Amino acid sequence: MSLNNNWIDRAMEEIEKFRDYIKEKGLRNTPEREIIIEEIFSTHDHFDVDELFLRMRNKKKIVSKASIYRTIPLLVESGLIKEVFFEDGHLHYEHIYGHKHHCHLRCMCCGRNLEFSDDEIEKIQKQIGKKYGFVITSHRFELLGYCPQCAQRQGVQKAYRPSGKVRGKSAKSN
Amino acid sequence: MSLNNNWIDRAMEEIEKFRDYIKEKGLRNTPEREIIIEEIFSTHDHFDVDELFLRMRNKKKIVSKASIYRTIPLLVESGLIKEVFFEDGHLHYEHIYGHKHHCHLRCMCCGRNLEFSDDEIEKIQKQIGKKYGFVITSHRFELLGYCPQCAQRQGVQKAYRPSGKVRGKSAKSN
DNA sequence: ATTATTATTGAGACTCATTTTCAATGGTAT
DNA sequence: ATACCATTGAAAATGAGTCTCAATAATAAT
Ligand SMILES: [Mn+2]
Ligand SMILES: [Mn+2]
Ligand SMILES: [Zn+2]
Ligand SMILES: [Zn+2]
Repeated sequence: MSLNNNWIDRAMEEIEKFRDYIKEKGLRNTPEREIIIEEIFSTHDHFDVDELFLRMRNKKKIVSKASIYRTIPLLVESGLIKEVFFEDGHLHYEHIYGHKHHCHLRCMCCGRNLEFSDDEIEKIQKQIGKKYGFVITSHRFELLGYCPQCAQRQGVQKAYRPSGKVRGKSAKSN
Repeated sequence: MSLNNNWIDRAMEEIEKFRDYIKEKGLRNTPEREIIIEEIFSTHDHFDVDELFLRMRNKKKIVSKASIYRTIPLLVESGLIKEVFFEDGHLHYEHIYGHKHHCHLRCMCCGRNLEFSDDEIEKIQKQIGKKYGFVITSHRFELLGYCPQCAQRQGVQKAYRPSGKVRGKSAKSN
C-alpha cells in the first residue's frame, strides 16, 4: 500500500497495456522493453533518451540506447507516452496513459515546466476543425515566458538560439 | 504597382528594419544578408534552411549555408521571422513582420498547413499567466489532424516516427 | 584616401541526437 | 527439434546545426 507499491502497480498496468499492443501487432515482448517501461513509469517526470538511459544505468538496468530508441516509438503508438517539445534541440517525452490531457507553461530562463489543463482549448480545437473541415486528432499548446523567480532578475535577455540549442551543455557521459 | 513590385517593396521594408537592428547592435550589414532577406520575403511560404538555400541557388544567389544559419538568428532577434514547429525533425521559419499572430492547423498526412487566428487563445494566455505568476511572452498553438482530402482515404495510419522524421526523404543536394 | 580594426564569409571539420546495419541471440510455432 | 524471424548490442552512418580558420570586406580612425 506504500507509495512505492503504487508506482509498481502503475508500471504493471502500463506494461499490461503494452503487452496487448505488442501482441496485436505481431511483435514480441522482451525483458528489455519491460525494463524500459518500468523505468519510465517509475516517476512522473518528463524525460529524454539520455536521461532515461542514465537513470537506468544507475540502477544497473542496462539496456542499449538503440533499444531505447527502438522502444519509444512503440510506446507512442500504443498511447502510453507522447512527445513534449522543449527548447533544447532534442525530443522529450512524458507518459499520458492514465493522465488527463494537459498543456505546458515553461520558463525560458530556468526551464521550469508547469502543467495545466483548460477546457477552452478543447472547444477551440473543435470549432476550428469544423471551420476548416479538418479532422483534428490532437493539439499542442505551450505558453512560454518567465517564471516568478526568473521574471525578477530580468534583463538576462538571452540571444536567440535555434530551438534553444546550446552547444557544449550536454555533458552527459555515453 | 504589379504584384511583383509589391514583393519588392515588401522586402525593402524588411531590409530596412534589419539594417536598423544591425546598426544598433554594432554589427555590419552585408550583401549576403540582404540577399537572404530578399529571398525569404519574396514569398509568404514557411521555409527551412535547406529549402531557402536551394531556392537561392536556383536563382544564382549563392550564399553559403553557414551564412544562412548565421543570419537566421539575427532575423529572429530583430522580430522579422520566427520558428515554426513542423513534425519532420528540423526547424522551419516564417516571416512575421507585418503579419498578425496566427496559429497553425496541419495535416499529419499530406503536410498541408493552414493558418488561423483566434482571440480566445490570447485571453487564455493572459489568464494562465496570472494564475501561475508567469510573465508569458509567447505561445505555440498547433492543431494536428487530417485535412478534408486525407481524412477520406484514411486507414493510412502511419507508424509513429520521432518528430515525424523519415530517413531518406530529404533528397536535397548539398 | 590610407590604414587599422574587427565583423563576416565560405569551406570544411565537428558535434550530437537519432537511425541503420549486421551478426548473434532468442521467442514462437509447427 | 527445426525453421522462422523479431530483437538485441555495438558500431557505423546520417544529417541538421555549429564551430574553426584563413581570407575578405565594412566601418572607424587617421
Ligand atoms: Mn506534461
Ligand atoms: Mn504561419
Ligand atoms: Zn525560471
Ligand atoms: Zn492532408
